[in-house]
Amino acid sequence: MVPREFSSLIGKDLLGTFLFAGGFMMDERQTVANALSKALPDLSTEEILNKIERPKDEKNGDYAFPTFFLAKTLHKAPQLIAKDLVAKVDQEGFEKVVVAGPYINFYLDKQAVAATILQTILQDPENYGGQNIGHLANVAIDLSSPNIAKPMGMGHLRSTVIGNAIANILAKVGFNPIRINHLGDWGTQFGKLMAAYEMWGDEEAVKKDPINTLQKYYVRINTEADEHPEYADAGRKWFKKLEDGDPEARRLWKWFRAASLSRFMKIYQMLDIHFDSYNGEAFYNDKMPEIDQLLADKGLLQESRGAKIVDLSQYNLNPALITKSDGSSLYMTRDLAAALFRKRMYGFAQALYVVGAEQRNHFDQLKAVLAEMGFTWSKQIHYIPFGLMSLNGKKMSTRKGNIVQLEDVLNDSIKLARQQIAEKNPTLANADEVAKQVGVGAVIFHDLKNERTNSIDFKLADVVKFEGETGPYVQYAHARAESILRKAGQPDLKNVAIHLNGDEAWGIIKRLGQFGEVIERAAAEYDPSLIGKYALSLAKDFNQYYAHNRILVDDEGRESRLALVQAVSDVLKSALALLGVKAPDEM
RNA sequence: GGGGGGAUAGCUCAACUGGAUAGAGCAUUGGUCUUCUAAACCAAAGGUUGUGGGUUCGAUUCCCACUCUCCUCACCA
Repeated sequence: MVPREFSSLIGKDLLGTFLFAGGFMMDERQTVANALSKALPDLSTEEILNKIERPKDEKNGDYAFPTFFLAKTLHKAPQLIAKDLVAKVDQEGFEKVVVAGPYINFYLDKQAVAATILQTILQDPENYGGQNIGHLANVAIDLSSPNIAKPMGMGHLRSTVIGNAIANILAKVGFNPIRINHLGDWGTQFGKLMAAYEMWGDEEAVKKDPINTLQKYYVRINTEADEHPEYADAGRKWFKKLEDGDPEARRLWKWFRAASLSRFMKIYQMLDIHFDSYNGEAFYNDKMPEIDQLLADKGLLQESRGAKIVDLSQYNLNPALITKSDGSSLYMTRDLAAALFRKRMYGFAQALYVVGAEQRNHFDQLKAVLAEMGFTWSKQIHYIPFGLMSLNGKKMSTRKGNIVQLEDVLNDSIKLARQQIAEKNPTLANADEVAKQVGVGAVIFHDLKNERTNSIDFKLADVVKFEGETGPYVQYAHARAESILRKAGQPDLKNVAIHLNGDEAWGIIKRLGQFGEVIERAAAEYDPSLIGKYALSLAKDFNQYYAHNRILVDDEGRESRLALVQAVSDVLKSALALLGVKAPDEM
């Protein structure tokens, strides 16, 4: 069966591949459905499955079946239906099945479920929660995409870490992600920068500190352009020269690009994020004439106010501007060329664009134009917007200098992590490396824990917080687990018989069992925050268990508890890895 | 004005896609380290889910209207 929500969220092309392929809790849900279907012969298993829910409150069991919807057809009160029904339900394999008002509550066999889940994790921790529904199909992901000659701000962090996490998640369910850094190394803004350099440029200063110096020029020409309209013209002229292959323009372009990129690489190194392609906008410069030709052949191009446009009124969209009145290209033109190139190059099953929500209109247009061109694969393109990052309630803007540099935030966070280690764990061996993992992890996690489309007002104190619902909280739970395993001598737990008594561990067991479902949903909805929330919940479950149970005591439950600890450690590490966050063994 | 998001505890956010008493973190108040890392745990307090209608056995969730707010509406990306 394909859950309803998935069908609306993924392209129809993939619908067939997104099937539930297992995971223990899904099997348990199926078991519940089977038990019910004997008592409800008139309903299909699928109908029953859709009604089964997980109670919020643990005291109501592990699964529940509400009977309200049967009241009409059976002409009976729900409470009565539940009472009659439970007598007919096959209770084999459950701890108990009981009536609670209009609900039938199912309690799983804790011993058996715990043994299955823990053993599965310990046998193959790397692959736990993963599956192969992607069949290694390529997924092109457009992410990060900073602009050359501008510092990378917190806004770009979002695209970078969200895109990277989605890539990781898709890989986990069997797709082959291709990370493409579509550098902003082209366009009129670039012409403006060259015009500014021509007027005020100091070669030595640029060489010394390329990004900040170039940014100064860029800000200056933009602020002064109001009084000097000729600056904007100069910028357009320089861009035209660049597009026409003027040697000086090319020289400047190469120089600015290389200098900026080397600076960006420093940040990507800190984040430990790697790309399969750095083909930016410039790369598509020689691929645009084909787009122009294809559009002309289809009779889609129209003249309007001296520019060439594609009319999209039948899509209820504004016209897409393809060529400016001075003959130079636009963002749209390049994105069309890029889409076609990526389809040919990678034969993608999906192409994702992790770009801010303010560009929704652009991507609607892009898909519409591709559809008009007759490319049926335009349906495989998924725009993945994320909420705006503002500063003091206002939109961040390089031109207005209203920006927070990512590098500064990362460094602040690492510094703070280093201080905390000095206080709390002064004998830690590789303190600098761990500080980096914790500091960077906090920043990444902060950006990923909430729903993608929420807008965020930047507050440093929130980003570098290490307590409560944060990356370091999850890392800490993992480090505690590892610490116990270290003290126990890293025992081999692959084949231990599991005997966990008491209900203390049951919450953890259930959570561990849900990992696969959560990954699957995160993949279908392109939503890393589901993984973040899951990691927090599991870390919290474990911290509670840790506070109330001694693990390293010599009794018959010791090995089982250690197996539990090992499984928690493995899954926490795995969940963090999906988000691009490191899990140090000590901190 | 057109199009698209959003509004839930003082703050930042959840809520299994229509179910049982709307939950966490931060902040506040109090408690827990001679025992596996206190970046932790336990407890108290905190709510007319923006407003008004509607559908339903049942609505934070779906529909309509309104208020407020953010983004966006051709030669930027």
